[in-house]
Amino acid sequence: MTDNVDRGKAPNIRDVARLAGVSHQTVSRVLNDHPSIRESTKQRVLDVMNELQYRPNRAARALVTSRSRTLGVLASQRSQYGPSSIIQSIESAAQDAGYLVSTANITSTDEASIITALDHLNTQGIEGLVIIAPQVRVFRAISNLDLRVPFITMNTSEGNDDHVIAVDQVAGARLATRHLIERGHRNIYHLAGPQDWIEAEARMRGFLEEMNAQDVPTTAPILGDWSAEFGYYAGRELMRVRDFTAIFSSNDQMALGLMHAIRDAGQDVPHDVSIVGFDDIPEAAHFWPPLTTVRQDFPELGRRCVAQLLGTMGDSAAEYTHRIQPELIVRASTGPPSF
Amino acid sequence: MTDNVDRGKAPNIRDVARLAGVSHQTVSRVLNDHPSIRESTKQRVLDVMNELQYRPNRAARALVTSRSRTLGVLASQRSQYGPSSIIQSIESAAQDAGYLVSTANITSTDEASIITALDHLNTQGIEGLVIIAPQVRVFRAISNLDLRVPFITMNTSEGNDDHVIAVDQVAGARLATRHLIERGHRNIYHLAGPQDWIEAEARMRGFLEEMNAQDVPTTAPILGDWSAEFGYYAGRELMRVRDFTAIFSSNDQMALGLMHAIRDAGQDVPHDVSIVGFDDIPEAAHFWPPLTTVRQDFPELGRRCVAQLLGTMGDSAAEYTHRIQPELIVRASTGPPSF
DNA sequence: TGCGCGGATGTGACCGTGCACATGGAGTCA
DNA sequence: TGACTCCATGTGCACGGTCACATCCGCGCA
Repeated sequence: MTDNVDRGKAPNIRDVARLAGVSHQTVSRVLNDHPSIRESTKQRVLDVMNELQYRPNRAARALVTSRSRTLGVLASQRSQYGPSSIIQSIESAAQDAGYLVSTANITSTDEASIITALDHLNTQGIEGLVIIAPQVRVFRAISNLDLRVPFITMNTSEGNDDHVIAVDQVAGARLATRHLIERGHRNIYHLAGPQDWIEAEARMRGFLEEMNAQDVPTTAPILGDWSAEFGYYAGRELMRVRDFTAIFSSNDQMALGLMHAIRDAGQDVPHDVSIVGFDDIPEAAHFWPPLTTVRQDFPELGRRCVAQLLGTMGDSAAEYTHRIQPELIVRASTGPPSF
Repeated sequence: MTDNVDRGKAPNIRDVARLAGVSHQTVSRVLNDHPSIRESTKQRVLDVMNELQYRPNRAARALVTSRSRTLGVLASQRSQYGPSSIIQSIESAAQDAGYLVSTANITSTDEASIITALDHLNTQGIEGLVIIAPQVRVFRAISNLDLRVPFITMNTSEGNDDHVIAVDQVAGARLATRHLIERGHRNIYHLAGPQDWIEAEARMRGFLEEMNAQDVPTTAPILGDWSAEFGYYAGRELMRVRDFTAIFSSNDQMALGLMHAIRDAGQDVPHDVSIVGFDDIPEAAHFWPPLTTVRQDFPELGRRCVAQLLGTMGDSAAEYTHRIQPELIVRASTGPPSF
């Protein structure tokens, strides 16, 4: 009775042990699902835990095991739909696996900012890292910092490392491009993402590959920054020339900006210009006109990242994760060219 | 020389102490900026730390101080622009203050899901909580769980607690509504957010207050779910009646859906119907037509949340934070009614 | 000259958990 | 019946910091 006083402190493993009439080590075994614990003992301990509202102290655990059970996410532009969806699913997958997620944002793209962010994650003692950021630069920073944790990115094809991968961006870009070609377009521009994002690079490559495969002459892609704002200004420039009938944009936001600019120039989508986006953000179906785009399964992407990382870290069997195939969603922003 | 061997373990405070020729406690004092440390000693310790690439062990610190230096964020729909912007700024503000952020998402809106999420945060030993979720339900769950941490929300006006606040949603909604009335509209609908989001409730109240203040008769608001999809279907229903000339939507996504539905019905925005949104997401300027909306400073919101929380927790002077005033951004989606 | 004081530093305990090892008892088998 | 094995549990220490307290030293002052 008087034993069970609330001392204003959270109960610990020994409090539980005392009340259950066992040693603290037995309680620890119950916590860690040790096999050789008698069922009756286990139950008694669990009951006491429940009664005391006992929670294991994460810090003490991390201290003694020297494992933080924390995953790091290096993100940039994370208020955008793609990154934030991925982060969300990473977080819930990590949580299910008993891991914590710590994210760091890089604001500017210079090396210093990347180092600061990595440094922050390093301080947390992360055990794995997911990178959702301009990866080329980040890779460079990582090798300079000799970060010793396994990391992973959405890298599609840089064959030089096994820090594996997920959505087949090249295939997605080819789907989008083929769609335009099949509709009869021959003068197609590509509005790409920032060149040091590997996704952007992969989509650009997919575009060029498909154009070549179908013997359609290409023009140099325009390098954008993912924003609708950029799409708008790029579109204004393009409309001065008008030597094209279709544009494949590397994401939906830039596609939105493009359509805005095209309409401002008194032209119609898809009658005068067809537009394809990439990502299929939830708003894309309600753009005017509704946007033809390539859907990626972001949540699945996040889940696989975590699975892959935990696999690398030896927590579970590192099952080979196949590449996720994106899907073309045809809506009203694409049609045949008008000659 | 042989002393400085890399044992494959991270250096600790005693390693630093040995190399610097001081006691571990002196090293600890340097870490914590203790005043009575001789400058020369401090510098010597810092040099050794640098040489050894020493990083304090967060777990050990948390264990002994029983402070996790972790803030919790309870989020839902965090892939949306508003929530994700806020989270991002919370995270960077927290990081600056030496805090870590742990977020938990509630997927469904039932109480069990909320409890699971709070439980997860509780396990992290969070010292403060920011709530970006359907707050009415969450409040209920919190009081049931008797969570002992200070928490904060974007609550505008529930006078019953001091868990303070930031953006003046009511004022923003009044700005939007007044704009429509001033343009000559008298038959205005309001497409609201989910009723248990306090932001939604506040915007709805602002709408009603302004309508009453200007003696314009009101109709019952429509309760939505923030999505463009919902806006579209709501718009389709509304277009069957057409007893209005303007709609104030509680966020930009639903406004996008509305405009889609209005065009589908062969009508024009703003000629037949004027639309105002809320949030000013980056895409809103490129909607067709560009959307008149109410801009909120999300990053500032996140920063103030953290400042307020840390203040409550006694880390810094709890300076009274004034309410942030939103701003009306007039674009092409609003005009005078056509009779 | 002796005493007090405060600045600079050291000593040992402690936080809550997991690990290595010890212990004890029941069952097996020669 | 004694040695061995295996299961269930206990004992003590380590992890890397911080805290309370002790110590040492130089200086000012009566």
